[in-house]
Amino acid sequence: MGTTQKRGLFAVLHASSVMESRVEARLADVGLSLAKLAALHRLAEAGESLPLGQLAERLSCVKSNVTQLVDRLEADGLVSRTSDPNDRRSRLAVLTDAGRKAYATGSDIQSQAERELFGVLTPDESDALHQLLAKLQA
Amino acid sequence: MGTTQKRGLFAVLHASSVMESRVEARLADVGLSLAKLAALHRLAEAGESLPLGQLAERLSCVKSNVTQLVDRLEADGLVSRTSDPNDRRSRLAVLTDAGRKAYATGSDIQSQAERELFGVLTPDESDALHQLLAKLQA
DNA sequence: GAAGATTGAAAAGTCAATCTTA
DNA sequence: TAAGATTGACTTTTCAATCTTC
Repeated sequence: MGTTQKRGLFAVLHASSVMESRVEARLADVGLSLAKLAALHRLAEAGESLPLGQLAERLSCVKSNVTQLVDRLEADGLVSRTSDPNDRRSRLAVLTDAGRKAYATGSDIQSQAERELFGVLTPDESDALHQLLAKLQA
Repeated sequence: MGTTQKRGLFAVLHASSVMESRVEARLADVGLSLAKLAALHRLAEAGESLPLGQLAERLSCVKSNVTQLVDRLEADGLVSRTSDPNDRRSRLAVLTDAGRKAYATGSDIQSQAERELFGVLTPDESDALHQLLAKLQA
């Protein structure tokens, strides 16, 4: 009985935070975070560039969040901002070469971490978990 | 198939964030957050006061975090800082009357939200969920 | 005026460095 | 020197207000 026994809401919140921390720690080794990796993922998926508003929508977050996230990615040299020829109000976030490389690396790290984390579950257990989580958000 | 289907890590992270947002929204109606409520909970549990370092340990977070959290709670009038008679290096966070009231209110809101969230699961499903989450953190 | 982006302020968290007391 | 707390810098997120362009 050495481990902390959590119930209800905190069981979910705590488990989630533990798993997130593990992945973040591995990503930090290459200067990435889940937030940065998600942005790189959306850009790669969209064919290397997106208007910031579109990026915000696909990341399910607010526009001001993306402004600052892209600031940090730009400082890291993984993304650059260019103007949209079609609409002068709009700014495009575009992947750099370093950004493409970082995305490949980060993506591998994430998959690897995910396999390690979920490897302890049988396929049936994994299915059951997803079913239960889906039910909780109904 | 209208809902976004998530797998692996993101299923857990997303479910957790959805549940957290729901509780945070209810707590915000009375000027609380989960972080603030957790601190009030630890203080009430400990008999109304704790050194900041102890509070940090019981909240599983870093001391500088508690310094700032107590700053905000103090600004809200829910906690006040007093000096520790035993050790002049130490500062005690102590619940105010308003703090005790806020804890009671917040605690009710949290229990209520938790019942709503987990009410969709049968006792067996709830047990299964906890078992699976425990396994993921092994 | 509405849409796109940015800025400023705040909450929540981390780390590294610092200051006071033991 | 160690321990307790704070401060400053940074990440991530949100909201409200602003600025430019449509």
